[in-house]
Amino acid sequence: MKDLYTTTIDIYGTDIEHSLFSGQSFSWDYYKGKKRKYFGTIGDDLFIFESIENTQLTTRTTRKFFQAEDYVEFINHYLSIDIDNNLLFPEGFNRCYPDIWKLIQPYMGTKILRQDPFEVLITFMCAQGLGMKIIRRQISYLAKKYGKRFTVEIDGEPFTYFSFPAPETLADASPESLRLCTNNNCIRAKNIIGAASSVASGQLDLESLKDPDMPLETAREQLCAQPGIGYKIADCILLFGLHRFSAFPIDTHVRQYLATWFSIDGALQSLTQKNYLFLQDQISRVLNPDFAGFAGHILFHCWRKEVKHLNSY
DNA sequence: CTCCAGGACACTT
DNA sequence: AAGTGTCATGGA
Repeated sequence: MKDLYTTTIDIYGTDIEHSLFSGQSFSWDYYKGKKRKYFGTIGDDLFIFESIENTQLTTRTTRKFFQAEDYVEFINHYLSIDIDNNLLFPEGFNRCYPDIWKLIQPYMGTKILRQDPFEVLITFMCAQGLGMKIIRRQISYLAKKYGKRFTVEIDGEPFTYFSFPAPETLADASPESLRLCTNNNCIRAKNIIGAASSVASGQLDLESLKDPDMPLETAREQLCAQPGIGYKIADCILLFGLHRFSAFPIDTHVRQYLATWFSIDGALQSLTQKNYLFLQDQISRVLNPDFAGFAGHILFHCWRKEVKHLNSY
């Protein structure tokens, strides 16, 4: 049994009490309300976010940090604490859209996680045309079947978790076997194997796509070269896995708020590639282009919860 | 039995 | 190049 490294991190300056973490869609409010802890894997390590008192986040992890400062730096980066949420929306947004501004206030502390690129790549390939519940189930199955199994002791009780599978592992999987994890969809299974093979072979170098000097469009084209990845999924990978906070994914929900909140003409028309790029251009005139995707995610969660009354978890 | 769920793609104009 | 129909699958 491994021991858990426990520490408390100062997260002063971040409204983390009202945070919604996405990709893995974590809401501290949700867990706090049910008196549950947030369990998340990062690589082979388990992280537990236990409590928040004032500005102190108490976490436990299986990862061994040689110095406490390293731990703080790691968590801060993962939670994108360095991003000042007050700068996400452009100056004057509150005056142009007072109603929206008021509605999104409880969501202004939302942080986008800097997650592992490969994990995000596969996760969003599973998201095509399915509901959140099934999406999350797929990821859970993938980890259980192809990830590494770990058991640690938490408060005297054994706790088992699975890491997200490595590219090589998924690349070697058979479609017939993998489809059991992809909602029985064989095409999706093949696409995932193909993407994993590209990453494993080095043909698709995810790390290189993080480079801010590489134009966003160039990075997107490289992702879209993979069968099963279109503009929307590529933008999600860029935003959540490659830390490109300017990437603005447009799905059915985003289209709805683009039309309703921002009166963008064409948002309700069919989402062709041309229209997709048009809508991105339109919203970039409203939001801060450098953080369009980050801000968009706040709008996204607010729309789903406050307007559509959907549960994201 | 329909319709939907955080799209992608092949196939016509 | 741009628009339109098809695909795939479990769950509500």
